[in-house]
Amino acid sequence: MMEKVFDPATIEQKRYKEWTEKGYFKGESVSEKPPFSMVIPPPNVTGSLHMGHALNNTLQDIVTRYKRMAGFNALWVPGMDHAGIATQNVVERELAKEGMTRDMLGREGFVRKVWEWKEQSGGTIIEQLKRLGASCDWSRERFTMDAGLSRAVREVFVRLYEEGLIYRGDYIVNWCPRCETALSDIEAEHEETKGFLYHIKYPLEGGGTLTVATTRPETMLGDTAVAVNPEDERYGKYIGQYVIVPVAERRVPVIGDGYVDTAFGTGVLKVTPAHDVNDFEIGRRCGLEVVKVINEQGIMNENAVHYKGMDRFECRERIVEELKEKGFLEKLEPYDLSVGKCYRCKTVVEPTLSLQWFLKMKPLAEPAIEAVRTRKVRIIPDMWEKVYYEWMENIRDWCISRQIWWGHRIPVWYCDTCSKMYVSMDDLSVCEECKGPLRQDSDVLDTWFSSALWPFTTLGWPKETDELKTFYPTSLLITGFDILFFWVARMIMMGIRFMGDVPFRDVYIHALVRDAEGKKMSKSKGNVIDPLVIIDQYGTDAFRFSLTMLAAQGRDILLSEERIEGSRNFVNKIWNASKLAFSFMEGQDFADLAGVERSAFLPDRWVSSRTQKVIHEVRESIDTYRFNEAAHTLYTFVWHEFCDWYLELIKPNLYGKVTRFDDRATRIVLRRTLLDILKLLHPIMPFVTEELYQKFPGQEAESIMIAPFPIDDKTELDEEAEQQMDMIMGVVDVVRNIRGETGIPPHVRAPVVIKTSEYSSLLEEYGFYIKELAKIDDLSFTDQAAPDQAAIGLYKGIEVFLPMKGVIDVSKELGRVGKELTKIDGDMERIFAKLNNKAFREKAPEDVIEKNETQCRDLQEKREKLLASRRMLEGLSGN
RNA sequence: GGGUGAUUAGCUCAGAUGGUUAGAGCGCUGGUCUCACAUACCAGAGGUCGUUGGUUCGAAUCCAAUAUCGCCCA
Repeated sequence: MMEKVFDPATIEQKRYKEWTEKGYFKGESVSEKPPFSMVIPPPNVTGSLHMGHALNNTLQDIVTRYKRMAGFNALWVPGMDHAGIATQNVVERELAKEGMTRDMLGREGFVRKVWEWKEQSGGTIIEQLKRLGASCDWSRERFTMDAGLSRAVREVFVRLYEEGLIYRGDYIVNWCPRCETALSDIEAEHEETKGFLYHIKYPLEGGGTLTVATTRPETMLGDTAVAVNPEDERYGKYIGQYVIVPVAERRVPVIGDGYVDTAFGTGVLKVTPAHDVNDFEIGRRCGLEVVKVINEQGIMNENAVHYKGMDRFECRERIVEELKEKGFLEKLEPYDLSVGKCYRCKTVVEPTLSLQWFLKMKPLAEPAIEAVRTRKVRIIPDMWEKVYYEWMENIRDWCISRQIWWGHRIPVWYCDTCSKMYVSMDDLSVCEECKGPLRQDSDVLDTWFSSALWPFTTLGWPKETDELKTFYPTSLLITGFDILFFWVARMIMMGIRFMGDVPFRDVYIHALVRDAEGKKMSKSKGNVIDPLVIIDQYGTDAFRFSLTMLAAQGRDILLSEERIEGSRNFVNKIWNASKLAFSFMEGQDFADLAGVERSAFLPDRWVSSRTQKVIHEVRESIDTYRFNEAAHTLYTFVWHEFCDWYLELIKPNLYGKVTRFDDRATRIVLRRTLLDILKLLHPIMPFVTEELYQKFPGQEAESIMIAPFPIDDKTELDEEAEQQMDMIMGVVDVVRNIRGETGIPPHVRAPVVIKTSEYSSLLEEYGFYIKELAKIDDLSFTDQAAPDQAAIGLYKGIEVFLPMKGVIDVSKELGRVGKELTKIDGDMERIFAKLNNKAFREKAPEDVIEKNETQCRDLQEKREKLLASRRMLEGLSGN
């Protein structure tokens, strides 16, 4: 006996375990079936499942399950990212609890510690993905630090170096003083911050002053020039003169450079080549000296005169005080400035001159732009293509070295004896030239460097594997837009470079799950809703369904708990509808029913026809990544057509109250329809559908996961049945409306008289069902005038009368009719305006005109009948 | 500053290529414990589709401006 309420907790883990054990998630490296493949956006090894992951992986799982059922050799490759900085930070924090630092352990010891941590605490997210129902091929789980992937990373580095695309050099990079490493440009998140524009007077050597404007006065200690625009009439004459930088007391030249914006600040720019990227460029052009004043920890260094040892922000305040005291501060004005912050720890980054490894991007970006332009890669929704182009066309070289210990060590060795440098696939220890000892570069690669290779390294590259042959390029990538540049763009570049083909055909970019204020959910903001809590509370299926319903293209998702409750109710509805259906199928041997003729029962024909349309819509919606549409179509069909109408309509037959129709044919339709529904729903809500499928009398596959996804059968389309059902439902609705609005209690059965020329035989044939659904005790037909003293309802020319004697309050009915008339008057006014418009008649397409004319006639007819009814009612009420 | 998105019922949101009487869920109102489901059933109320122009026979839908909010990039 099935429970009254579906209980997800009792079945989810069990079903998932079965699926895994049966190997349903596995992709075949060689197969006759057409391939479908996807790689997971690898979550951080330190991560735990948040709403973004939940959405992202739900969508991926929907597609994977759908494709698998639709006959594809489906592969979804899972794995994790080693997340260099984030992981190192986590482990360092752990160490700190024991009063340890990584330096105390040394590099090797620390890295060992990280691996230990990974084995023990890392990857909880994998278990959480399983709770979500993700049908990843776990036998192919990868980690970016795996031996194979590490080897691939090295190969890529060496080849790019040999091709001249990787170089080492001194440039300004974003430096995080807390993580003590360089970051790439996109790892510095810019944020509007309130600050000041300080106007500082720099004395000219020959007398007078030049006033510069800056937001960062502490960097003046590293000024090695003052620049003006040569075109600037105010200052051009000073070029070639010298100023004395206050506090630093440094004599620096006034130079001319076209970069200087005459409209910004005072039009005079202080130049600090060591701590600003533009100043660095100016410095290069003009051969300026470079003086660093801030060290790796964000502390003022020995060049900072008496500020040495002071924090950079404190220094800013103190130096302003000193300038004020000494009369160098002309003024300060409030100013909104954009401050870069480390995307891992939110510390304000310091642009700093530093020796780093870079990857030249232009040559990689060009073919990647082309691939999108020629639609070798489709980005969906296409609005993201613009964002992609924008970034790719202005791409700058990528700083790929990080000064941390956890990651892929850069495969470069230096000889300190003869200063020869080796870039090698294999570990080296001795210099070929001088036999001196070699020292490996201490930096590691940006984590995203290995992520960029993910679509082919996970399939075995650089080995030529069957997996690569079968599954590369992958079919689809589903990800959030926040990593479009970090990851998607770079994968396209690397895929083309190393595989000679794009890494995926389609990229579906989904929205971010945000909190009520539209803010990104993050731990630091404390606005996260834990998906696991939701799963425990409402079940995975309800959670997944909610996310799917909300996953409209190009819109952020604000998740509310009420919504999830609604989905839980839907899951329960399916459970109970199945429970009823199963009771109707019990004891039937469907194999014996093979020869039964197609059902003549109208609701059977109708539901079959509707099912085909739903199948078609669902397939199309998933194919075009309109997940919310698929969910919505199913929700409406299952609840409001299958449950509300179909199941109610077949009850009389299957309970034996009506024997005119072959109930075996109805049972066949019921069975097939419910089977289709469960299969259509399975990609979105895998657990309840599997549970029901297993209980299904005479199921055809051993799991719904590997059952064939429904294909719409055009021969089942039956427009006539749909139209006739529409009449029956319309009549029932009309009666219910009169009952509801005039306050006839549900238990009171009322008599109804119907007047219709066209549909009398249909409505008579199905009179029993109409009576059941509308709670009518006596249904009769007339072709005469309207019965006296009756409430009237109209549906597409069918007149429905409900005699009022004793049951209906005249004033209530009068109110109801009045309301209808008001509505009709409004509608008619609009339609009249259209039809009386000459231009409309001349220019609108024929079918539109016809439609309006029919509508107009219908409304007019309806109006007359209602008016007659009103006159009758008014007579009754004695007015 | 450049780019981009959003603005539709009290709330959260749907509304491909312009032609409906603008939909759903939740909430609300009224009525039902009816033999699958009260996590349910039946009925109902509620919107000048941000504003202003324009294109068109016809605009929530296309164009332009504007306001507010958000995101990305500098």
